Amino acid sequence: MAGDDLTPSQRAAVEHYEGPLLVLAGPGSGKTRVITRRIARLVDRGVSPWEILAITFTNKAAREMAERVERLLPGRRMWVTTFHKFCARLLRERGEAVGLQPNFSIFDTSDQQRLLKQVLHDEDIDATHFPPNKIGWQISQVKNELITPETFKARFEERVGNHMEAVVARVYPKYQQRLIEANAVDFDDLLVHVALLLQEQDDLRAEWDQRFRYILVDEYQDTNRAQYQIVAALSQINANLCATGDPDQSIYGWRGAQIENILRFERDFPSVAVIRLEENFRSTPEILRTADALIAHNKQRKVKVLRTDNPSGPEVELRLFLNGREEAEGIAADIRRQVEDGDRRWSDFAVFYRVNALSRSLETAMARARVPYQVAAGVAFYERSEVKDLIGYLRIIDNHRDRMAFLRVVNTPPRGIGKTTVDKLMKWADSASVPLLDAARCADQIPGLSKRAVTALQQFAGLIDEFAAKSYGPVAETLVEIVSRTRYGHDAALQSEEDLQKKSNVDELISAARHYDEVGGDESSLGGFLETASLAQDLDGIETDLGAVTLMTLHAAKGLEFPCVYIIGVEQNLIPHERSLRNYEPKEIEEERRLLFVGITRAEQHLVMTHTCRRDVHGRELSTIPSDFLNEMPYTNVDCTRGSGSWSPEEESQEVDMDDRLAAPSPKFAALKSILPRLTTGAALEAGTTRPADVPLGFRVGMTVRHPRYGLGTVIEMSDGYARNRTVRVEFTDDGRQESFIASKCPLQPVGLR
DNA sequence: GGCCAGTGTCTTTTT
DNA sequence: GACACTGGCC
Repeated sequence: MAGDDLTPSQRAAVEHYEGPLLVLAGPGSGKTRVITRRIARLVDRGVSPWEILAITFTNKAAREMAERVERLLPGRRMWVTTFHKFCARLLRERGEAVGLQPNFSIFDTSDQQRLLKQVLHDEDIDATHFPPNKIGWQISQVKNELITPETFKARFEERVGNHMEAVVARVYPKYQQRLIEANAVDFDDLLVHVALLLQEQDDLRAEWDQRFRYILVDEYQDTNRAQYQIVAALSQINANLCATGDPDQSIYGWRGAQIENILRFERDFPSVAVIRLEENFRSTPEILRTADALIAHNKQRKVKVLRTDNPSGPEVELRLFLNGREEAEGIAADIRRQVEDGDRRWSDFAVFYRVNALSRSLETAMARARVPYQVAAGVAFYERSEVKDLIGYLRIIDNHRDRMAFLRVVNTPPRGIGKTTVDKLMKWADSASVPLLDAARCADQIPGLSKRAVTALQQFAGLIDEFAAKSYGPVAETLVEIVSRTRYGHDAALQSEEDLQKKSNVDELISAARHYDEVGGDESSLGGFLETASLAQDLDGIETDLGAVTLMTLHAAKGLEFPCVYIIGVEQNLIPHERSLRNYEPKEIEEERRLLFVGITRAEQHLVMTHTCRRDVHGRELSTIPSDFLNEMPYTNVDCTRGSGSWSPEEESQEVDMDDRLAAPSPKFAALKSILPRLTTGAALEAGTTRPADVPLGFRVGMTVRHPRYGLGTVIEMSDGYARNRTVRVEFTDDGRQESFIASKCPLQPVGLR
């Protein structure tokens, strides 16, 4: 089966049969290929596909790997999934041992924080002094170390810790108890419950160990303790664990990943075969030289050589711009020019940044330059409030005990169940140890509630019961039913722009459900859909051959590759991030260096890093300092601060309104910036529903504009004020109606002269 | 109970 | 700048 197109070390990895295997794979060394080929080879040798478990880090990687396996082994079903999904499956099967029903809910970060806030309140702990997000962070760290509430408490009592630990010791057990009462888990629990189950129940461990005889774990350097425990526990009887990874690409230390897992691997499985894949098939020698020089500055690493036979390409460049706006426009123009020259396609390009906040300027610039783009980030689809509301309904229907879902939808849309009522309800329900929905059902027994509140609560409970009774069909139907019985269906007439946007999100959710129903077939269920929704990742919607430029964080870029890569904001406090600089922690700086290394090594042919003289930080524009990392690698300097850059000069002269941009930022500048009409989203682009907008700098009275709903019109008035307050009044040609819009949020587009 | 406006707080990366 | 929360008002 193994062809002749493999290098000797690749071949060795593919041919490795039984026993533990560690593949240390440098960037672009054909790792995914090796994994898929090895799977095919195993099956070739008579291993049943269902005995193979392949675990990846992202849904996207899982999907791609499944596709590649499918190509090699048509029709064979095997487990290719992410850690979190895998654990969710196991818990649905066997979660009763930790007190979970199969229909448990998965709480996201905001559910987690709201729940923590309640616990803090119950415990009489001041939430301003101990903010829920910090507590949540602490609990997450502790969970990743597989420390249970009991252990933590015991440990804390042994040796008195600080205030924070004292609070965590009190809050963590209550929080955990609340989760179980709600038949729910948080993200960490998915891993922790499974790891502990395997630790405590040997028969179960043995059963699953036998079930998954061959386990392959990708991106092994990013596993945390819980994940390590899980794969190790499943590799006792059948120690056919194959881990692939690259310590130099470990970028998730901040969420508990331990590079040491690779060292521990060799200790725990002394018979391990170690194979290094060092030849790079992805990048030019120029790019590799830069990457190699950078990563060589890390002290804690296993030295690895990066070599390639690829032909030489253009020099790695570092471009300097005046500010973030010029940086973004320069890149947009640069990309547009290359595509227009016929050298490149849109999808050849990716732009990476350290923090999501930097995507805004890029989106603006891309839209203005009419460069099609897709973004992996920001307010992900499932984070939109209207989507979360509907998901909330589905959750409470599927799991009556889901406390956070109940609280989210009980008064959405408003049905006269306010804070006072909910507080009384919670108090009563908690003292009676009854789920909120059950309490609502018998609200008439709760003392102190007004007649109206009782009716409203009981009606709400009845509504949910009705939905639940009908929820066994396709998920999309359930959703449609919910939409039509709640606000989302009713105010279809005369809506604001925001409502229209919401409506389209609702429609998108319904089509996602429909898609799920179709693909899942008989196996689809409400719970399954919810799981998919809960474990969705920003990267999920990204298609690399979509015909669009891809924008994403450096973290999201892991595992991907693009012919041309831009990495923006290579500045001190950004890369390395200020938080890693605050306390002098070499470990953290090294992780930042690895992050940049990951970004650099995504590039196949051309790499451009950029930095600026001044940059908006938290709203204020400040002078910047070039990243320390820039002293550690070779590249060619390009100064783009005087129009000498790669974008056309006309681009600049068109921006009459911006002639003050060289001066200190003025209120006018801020205002113009903040009234930009809404940008095309990646999702919309992908769906083909919108074309990248020609986004103007601002509206002027007398300007002709087009509105997707009302057609052509003229701007007749603009309010004073900045930012959100600013509105535009438009008279529409069609019927003479006048409408006001929030300038920053409406889809008005200027017509005619640019 | 619901809505608005004003204020205060916090800003990394993700499942 | 964005968002959560509060307080005041209807």
